[in-house]
Amino acid sequence: MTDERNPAWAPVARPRAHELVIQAIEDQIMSGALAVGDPLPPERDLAARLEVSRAGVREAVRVLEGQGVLRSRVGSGAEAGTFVAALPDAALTRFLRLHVALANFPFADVVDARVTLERSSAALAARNADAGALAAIEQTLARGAGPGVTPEEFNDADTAFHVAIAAAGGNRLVSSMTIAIRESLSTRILQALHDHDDWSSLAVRLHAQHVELFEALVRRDADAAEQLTEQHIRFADQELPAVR
Amino acid sequence: MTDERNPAWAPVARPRAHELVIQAIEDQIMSGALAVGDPLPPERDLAARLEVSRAGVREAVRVLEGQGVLRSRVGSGAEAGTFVAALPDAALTRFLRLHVALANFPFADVVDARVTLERSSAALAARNADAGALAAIEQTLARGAGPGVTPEEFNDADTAFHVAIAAAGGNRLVSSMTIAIRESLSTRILQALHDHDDWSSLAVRLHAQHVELFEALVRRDADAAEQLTEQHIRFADQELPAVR
DNA sequence: GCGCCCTCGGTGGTCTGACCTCTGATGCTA
DNA sequence: TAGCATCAGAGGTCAGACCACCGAGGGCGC
Repeated sequence: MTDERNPAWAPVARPRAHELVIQAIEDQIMSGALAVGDPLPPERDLAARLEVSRAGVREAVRVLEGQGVLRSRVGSGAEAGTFVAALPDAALTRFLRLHVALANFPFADVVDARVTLERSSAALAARNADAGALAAIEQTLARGAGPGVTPEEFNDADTAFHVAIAAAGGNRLVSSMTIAIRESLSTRILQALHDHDDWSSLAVRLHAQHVELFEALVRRDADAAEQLTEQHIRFADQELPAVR
Repeated sequence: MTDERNPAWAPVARPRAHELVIQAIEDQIMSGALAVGDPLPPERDLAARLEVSRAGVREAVRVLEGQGVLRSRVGSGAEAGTFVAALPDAALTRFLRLHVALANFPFADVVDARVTLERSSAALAARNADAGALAAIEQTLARGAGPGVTPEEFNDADTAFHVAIAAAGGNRLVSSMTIAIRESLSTRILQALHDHDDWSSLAVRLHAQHVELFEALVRRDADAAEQLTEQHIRFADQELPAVR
């Protein structure tokens, strides 16, 4: 029973100081004692209370700041200090961009995930978009058209178009993930556009698909919007193999 | 022209030391100079090269470690040091759990996102699951059945069931997101099970739905699997309002 | 010659204490 | 009363020390 290969005696992980601090902060959030907008104690106080060094506290704050959970401001008074912030979009985008770059997610998986999420976003947008959201989508359409458009402008407008649809759907989690995936691909798509033989005629075709999709949203035709979204993404994927 | 309200003169963000270090490491990853498994220079070297203090380097490493991009090991020799790791699942799960807890994502959005992703996972699993994956799913089924099952056991088995389906689909990104969302809800679901009037009969019904879904997967019936998944999730959501 | 053990060096982990910059609040002064 | 100088407290940064850990390599005994 005391066989040294007994998995019950596997080495126990020694928690590091900053992990204890993270856990302490997480516990406060999970229990509801800390909500968005609430301030944390000053780093020096927190270090003294948790009996770790200030460096340990700072490392923990940095980790949670990187996840978009906290936000620090220098200075004095009510405006200064560290607060619970909950700004997930930028953090989620960076997260996905890094892991896509590390090829940790195969490229086909990313495209399929994008199709899944953007189909859902498109259907939600067709059902829920109000006039303002539709106008915002239409504005991005104009930016990507015209004869003199550069790849940079087109790519920015394309990103903005898909992001606007995701936002119009009204589901914050789906739109955050949609935006994060689209933006994680942005620089690669731009590069692929530059490398494309005849990118300006490709831009015309992609823009036409955008217009078609937008019209489906205006008609409130969720099924068509889903199908057009999938066709559009798969078409672009096929035309820009250099993205991989 | 030098109007002080001119937005061109908005304050420029002064980058902090650890952000420069993060950027430097990210650049290496984006350019392909650093790939999974590669070691970073020792903290002291990196600090000297980037002309920041070791504390700044450590904060940057901690942030990327928290995102699952790096991994540090103490000691000496080839095994020790900081490496590019790419372990996104645990980091993504923590990320979502925190942001769901902060109510940054409305609960209905989380349920809808879960439906979207798990429908996709179920369809993929129906098409792609091999014998081993199906056997793994079936194993989790057995754990959640029986008369003497506790809420904890049922919840663990339920999580494992959904996670196994997501894994069986073969799309790593979709399955990571599916798993992260399901696990971010796990503790709340467990609490709701405890609070339910007649949880054991509810468990029987949920288990029956699991069996039905599993049979659809075995039949390779993707459409049925999608529909059963959505029905199952929405049923559970309705029966466990305390989750909110 | 072989194998064990032990020291050594380099790694991340932690802490201390100092100093900086920033900025709201305070209170003095004109 | 308006304006300005000072202050205090917050995060930002740094230098330096010491610790725990663990592979590598050398030395010793067999």
